[in-house]
Amino acid sequence: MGDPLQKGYEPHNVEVKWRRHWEKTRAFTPDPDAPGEPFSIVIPPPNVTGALHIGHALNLTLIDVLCRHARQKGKNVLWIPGTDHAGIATQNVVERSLANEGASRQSLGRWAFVKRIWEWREDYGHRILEQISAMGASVDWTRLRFTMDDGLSAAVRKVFVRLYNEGLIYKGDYIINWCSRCHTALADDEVDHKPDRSKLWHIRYHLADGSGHIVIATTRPETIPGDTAICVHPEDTRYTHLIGKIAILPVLNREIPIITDSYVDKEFGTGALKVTPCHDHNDWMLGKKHDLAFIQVIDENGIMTSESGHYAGLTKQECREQIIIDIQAAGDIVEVSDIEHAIGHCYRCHTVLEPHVSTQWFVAVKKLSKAAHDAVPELTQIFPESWLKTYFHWLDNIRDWCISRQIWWGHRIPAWTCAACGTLTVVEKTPEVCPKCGDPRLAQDADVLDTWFSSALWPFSTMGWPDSTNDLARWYPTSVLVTGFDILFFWVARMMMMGIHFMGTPPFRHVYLHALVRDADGRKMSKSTGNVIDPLEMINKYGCDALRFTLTAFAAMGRDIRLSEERIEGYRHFVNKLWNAARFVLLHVSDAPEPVDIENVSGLHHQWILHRLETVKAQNDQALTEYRFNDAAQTGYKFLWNEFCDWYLELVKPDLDPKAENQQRTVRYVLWLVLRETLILLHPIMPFVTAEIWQALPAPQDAAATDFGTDLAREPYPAQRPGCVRKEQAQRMEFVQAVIVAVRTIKAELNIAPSHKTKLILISADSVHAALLEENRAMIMTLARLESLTTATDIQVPKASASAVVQGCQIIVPLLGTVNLAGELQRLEKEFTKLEKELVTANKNLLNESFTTRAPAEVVEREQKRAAKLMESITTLQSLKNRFAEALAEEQTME
RNA sequence: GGGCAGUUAGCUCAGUUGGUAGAGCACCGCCUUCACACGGCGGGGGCCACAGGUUCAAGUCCUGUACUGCCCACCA
Repeated sequence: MGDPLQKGYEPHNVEVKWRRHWEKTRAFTPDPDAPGEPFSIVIPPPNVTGALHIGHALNLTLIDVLCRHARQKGKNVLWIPGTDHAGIATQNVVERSLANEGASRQSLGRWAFVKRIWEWREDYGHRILEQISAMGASVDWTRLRFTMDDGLSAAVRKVFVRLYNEGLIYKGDYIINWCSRCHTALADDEVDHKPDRSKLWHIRYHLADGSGHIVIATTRPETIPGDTAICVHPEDTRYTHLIGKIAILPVLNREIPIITDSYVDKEFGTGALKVTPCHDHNDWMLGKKHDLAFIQVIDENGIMTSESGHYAGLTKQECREQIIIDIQAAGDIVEVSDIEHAIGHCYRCHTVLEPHVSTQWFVAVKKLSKAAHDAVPELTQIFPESWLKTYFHWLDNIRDWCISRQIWWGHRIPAWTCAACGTLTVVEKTPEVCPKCGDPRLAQDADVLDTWFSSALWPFSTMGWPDSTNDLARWYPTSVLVTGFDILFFWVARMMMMGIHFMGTPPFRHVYLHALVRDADGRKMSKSTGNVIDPLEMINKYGCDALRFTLTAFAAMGRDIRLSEERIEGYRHFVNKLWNAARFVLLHVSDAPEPVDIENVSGLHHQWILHRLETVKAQNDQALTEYRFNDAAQTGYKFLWNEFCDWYLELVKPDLDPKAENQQRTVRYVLWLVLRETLILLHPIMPFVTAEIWQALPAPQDAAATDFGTDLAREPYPAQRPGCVRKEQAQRMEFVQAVIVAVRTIKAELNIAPSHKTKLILISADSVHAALLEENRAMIMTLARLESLTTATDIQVPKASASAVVQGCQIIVPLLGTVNLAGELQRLEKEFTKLEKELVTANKNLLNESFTTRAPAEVVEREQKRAAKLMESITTLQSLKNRFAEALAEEQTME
């Protein structure tokens, strides 16, 4: 600590140093008994096998900004980190690596395979944790959790058993989405619907009584062996005469009934639908409704079963080709057309899914969804609000949740079947014998639970539930959940249901759904497209603070972020700017400055910067409490760069001249104070660079020499100083700034080098302005780079001069040598037209009687003042123009 | 088929109760000023998608249209 600032900011060493310091001092490990309003967040747990991607980077940055800000505000902050075992995803990863060794999970066996995954997790699970740390996330590492920890696993079993006993978990036959590659069932929302080009075959089914035929349209002829009915719309007059008749299945020659249901779309295909209850979700529903036969013709490996006649043993693709040939041969293919439709893919491995009938475990979420609906927005508010409808719609149309997965990595289902009497026992602890018959031959259900089952418990299982812990008492429910909208259903809604059911309270007060990070062209980032921006690479190149600032600055509510490397590079400049501003301050403030009474400080520039600081403090705080991250970043950026650096630092330079002894005390103190508080404001967004500057900055004279003085992460948010709020003084400063800018513009437009010192004459409209300009002549002299300054209310103006008008005040820059009078006149004309245009719009309102009578008095007054000022400026400009015209005329006469 | 966003400067986007259109980057000039060239100063550039409506006043509120994107859904 206490290192001086080197010439250039080098992020890497600084980041490592502070990460170590914060970890060593347990800066982010809160004490449940400590005072302060509780503030808690649970991390959206990344997959153990995953690597940090830009989405994590955004998520972690936003959460960290909130947590660090909450700490500054004196809250007792807990941020729990952790990882998710990610069942299918992790199993797939390890299976792939096994395949490289020529092995498979089957060859290893269940026990060895699971052991292998645990080993894998030992190696790679730490990688993601290290990466979370690299983002600067102020998590409490002492409370690190993993969804398959003993504690969390116990919570999973408890929840399962309780829901089972309450009748909210049941086992049943159902048509589910089957991935024949992952070899498991998937929940409805794990299905990825992607458009696919296919053929639509129109096939003739003959009637059993020989009286004719009916033509159906299908995209899946291989399921024909599983047909158990044909269905038409009851009001479809084309088919009325066929209802109740029997049709003959092509090739297999089985008899099936022709039934009716209004589900059928008369417009699609031929209006006649073949019903295959075992291999289509809708057909399943029709089969149940009309009590049809259920014939499974495709097995879980995608192979035709013995029910499919002579197609048995073929793959479903081979069967499709063969059956078409066979039907074609019989002359019953009526038509083949192209069709584009959506088919389901596995969201993990992208294999085409097969609807499949099997016995699975379900959660009766229909019974849990109402409470989750009703808790919003009274108990839990969702931001941005545009997601409300989506959330409600999903809950209101929810279907029971299939939670069993036929994989090996995950929480085993705590259900045992007795080999002797067949009794199913669902208990938390592995039973020794069957509770019914006492037989010890018990077989545990082979399935594991959907990953999202344990994730749904995350907000309370991580705090030690089912024990009643201090953490739960202090920090449940959590303050806010920050996550991407893409897992609103997978995760957020399910946490709501479980939290309410088991804790009696929804798990969060706020839900903030942030955007997706896309590439510069708005495309989703993906490895296959090759357009990913790797956060770690960005940290390496530009520093963590630059990355964090970029993500924060672009995190406007409800909008996707289009990110490109150039933006991060751009914000690195800001980090550098801050660094150099600090170096400048440290050049002059090397030890603790003597306090001055800043509420009564003299000097317009000091009053102005202190006033601005107060405004920015309030705005920054407000923005963060409203999740307007981009506004918070923007506010800090503009203040530091455009006000503190561009103006204040330049303004104090003359004061810092050793000859200006009497000014030094005030300047040093204000410089120090403003930088200090700016560092606090920026710290949540840019923790590293601010912490490093902070420790180099002298501590207050009265501060105890403890860690609290040198670690910015422990510094409270600066209190408001109402005495420093001085709007009028700030406006005066703005007037002086406008005068300076006017002079600079004249110089620039006349191609006079900025360093060339000119004379300046200021002719004020009134004595107040005159006094103001006279009082601040030093500022104007320096920043406008003048040789001399004359202020007056009336003076003989040299004819050869450039001029401008600011709020009625004439800016006269006398010119030496040859002057392009015509060019100068043109410049004034341009300005004149601009002002006139403004006056026209102002007058349009003022001359309108309905405006003056109906608009609020203050608006009318403001408009009048504006018009008056414009008039003043226009008059002045007019006289300047006249003078130039005269001079020009003289010049021409002389020639 | 339903729902939700978006359309503002060349590009990416702000614009919080309606009250004089903003930023960053890019662009054009000038500047090796002792914190910073990852810099300074100045400048150009916009019928706020389109059409109506409400209002004294609309980028902002309402209705419709056109594109763009996303989510949900059982069209075989």
